[in-house]
Amino acid sequence: MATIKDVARLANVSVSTVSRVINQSGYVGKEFYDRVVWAMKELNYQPNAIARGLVSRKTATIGLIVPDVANPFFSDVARGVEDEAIANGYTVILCNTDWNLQREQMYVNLLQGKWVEGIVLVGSRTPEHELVGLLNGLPIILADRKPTHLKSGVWTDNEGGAYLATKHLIEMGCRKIAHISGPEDSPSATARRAGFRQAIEEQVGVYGTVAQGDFRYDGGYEAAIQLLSAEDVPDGIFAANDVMAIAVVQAANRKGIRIPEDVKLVGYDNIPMSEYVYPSITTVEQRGYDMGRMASKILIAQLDGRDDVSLTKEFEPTLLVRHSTRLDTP
Amino acid sequence: MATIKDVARLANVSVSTVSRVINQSGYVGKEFYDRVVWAMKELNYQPNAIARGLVSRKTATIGLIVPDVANPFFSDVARGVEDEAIANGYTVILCNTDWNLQREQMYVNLLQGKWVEGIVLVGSRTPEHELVGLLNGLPIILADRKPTHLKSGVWTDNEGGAYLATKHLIEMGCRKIAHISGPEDSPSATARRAGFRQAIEEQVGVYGTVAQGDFRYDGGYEAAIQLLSAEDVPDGIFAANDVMAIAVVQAANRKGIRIPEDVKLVGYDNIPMSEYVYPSITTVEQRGYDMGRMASKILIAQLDGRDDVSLTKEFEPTLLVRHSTRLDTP
DNA sequence: TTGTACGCGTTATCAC
DNA sequence: GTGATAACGCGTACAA
Repeated sequence: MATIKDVARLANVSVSTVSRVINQSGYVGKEFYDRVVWAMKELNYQPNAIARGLVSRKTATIGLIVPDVANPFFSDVARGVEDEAIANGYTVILCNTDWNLQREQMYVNLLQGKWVEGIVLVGSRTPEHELVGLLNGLPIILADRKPTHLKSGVWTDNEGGAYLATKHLIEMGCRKIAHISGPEDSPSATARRAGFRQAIEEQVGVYGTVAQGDFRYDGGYEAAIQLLSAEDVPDGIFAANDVMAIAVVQAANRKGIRIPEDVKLVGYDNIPMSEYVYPSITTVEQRGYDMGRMASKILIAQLDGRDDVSLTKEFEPTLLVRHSTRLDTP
Repeated sequence: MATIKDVARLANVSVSTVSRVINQSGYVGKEFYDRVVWAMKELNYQPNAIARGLVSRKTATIGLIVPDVANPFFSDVARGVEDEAIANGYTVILCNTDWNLQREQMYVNLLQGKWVEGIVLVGSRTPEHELVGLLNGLPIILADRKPTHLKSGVWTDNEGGAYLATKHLIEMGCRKIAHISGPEDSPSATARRAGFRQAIEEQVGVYGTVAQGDFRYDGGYEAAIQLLSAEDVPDGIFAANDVMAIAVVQAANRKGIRIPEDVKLVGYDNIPMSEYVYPSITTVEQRGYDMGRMASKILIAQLDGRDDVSLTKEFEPTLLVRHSTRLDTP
């Protein structure tokens, strides 16, 4: 690859002149300017962002840490993050943790070494104070998790969303409701559990149980099979995300249990698939793309030293009623 | 952030000594070694990958260009690419082109400036010779597209897969078959069209038409509505990918047309959703994760100067027969 | 075994 | 207006 020196040599000027035309800084005569532009074209010159970063101490790069991009919710978030980033001249490094704490921390360190200017951390489970310790002051924004110490984050009201979902099951007549939860230590899973419990406790005559899931298809499937094999089969299930809700549908099919006739089902996230499965799944909408986009926007505003953007944004959850909780037209 | 100098100063040694312990190169006395390690801990030192890259001319970063990570097929590919990359100490920059040629080229240039060591280009539509022109010799591997000039690539036999799909429709009794295609200039779309045509032409008494789609839900939906609104409704539809096939299912629902009774349907990709929609969609399997993983592997082998890996890999397409083409148990 | 000096590609600060 | 030069943080010959 051609360097600034090559361009200077070919254009018969000094590197500083070339630098000036590249960055539109300082004055440069028309004649020289043209020569330089010509030489850059000729050599197919691309300024080296590495060297540039070394001196400016800016890399125009942010890190994106997600549990798993192959999960539709997170791929939506990722898309949002990248769209907003590139629109602002930033580039995104993608990292998958598989919900693994160690990998999360490993990536935080690795990204620091790469001099990313900030990190969008999605669905994290690491305690915040530990994060702060790792961070060395590197800007970070939590997505899909409400920050307690950290100053910036975007999230939906998970407790409220779960409350909505559970309440809906109760209204549809369910009395023995099971919640297939996310990982024990996941903040969003915890909030959804809390919302579930609150709705249950508010209502006399309704019983709730919590089954451990892990936000993944297999874990959800296993939990569902257990629930549906018990002697006391629930009449309503609230899965902590749509991926597990879809697993519930498959498990029900397998066990010959009908949804919504025998068991009603609510999911969480509103991934596209939730609408197209059979029966379509009642779910709590979480706008992944918008969350990602907003996270990116807030982070970049911080990096650029702008303070015209609020550091936090709570998204309102919305219940989308579909056929997994309705008896009419499937 | 602490630099190597800070560490050297604190440990009371020279920077080269620190460098040596970091890179395990050259000899360094036990005493000094311990002092350096201690100082690094103390300062929470992270070697600066930027500076390091500048001198070594290596960034341990690869670029990943996909049409859209939010598309389940590509998010699978992306996941595969990242998994293999990180396992080899590489990091991935994610770029979404939205199937836009200009953005594809813009990203190729941008990534070059960032000194990525290579690029995984997925589902590209740019003519290969143009790519070569942009590349300046930067290693690249095509995924989901068979290279003609470029030397490395992973792909599935799209023509064969489309042939399989169409043949299956014919065998199931379809005589008026429509193909909802991908973008005109997409190599994989073109190959699938060719496979479709071949199967049609081989069989007397079978008529085929091609409707223009764009690999996206909306485009597929529109094409499907048109097909299903014509006076001469086809009895079989082969959609060039599953996302559009799912759109066909929705369009059919909307028009009150039954699948598979009135129209049989085959998709392409085998994204998870294709199995869970109703009816489940017969599709041609394309192993996105494995393709991504393999692409990453081949690229990195090149970068590391290893030649123990073949530069190309063709994946065999497999037909998965499900309920969108079968009349028995839905 | 350790330290010095140079270079990687760029930008910024000076002289000219 | 333009050009030389010192940083930026690190690796690596080479000298000590």
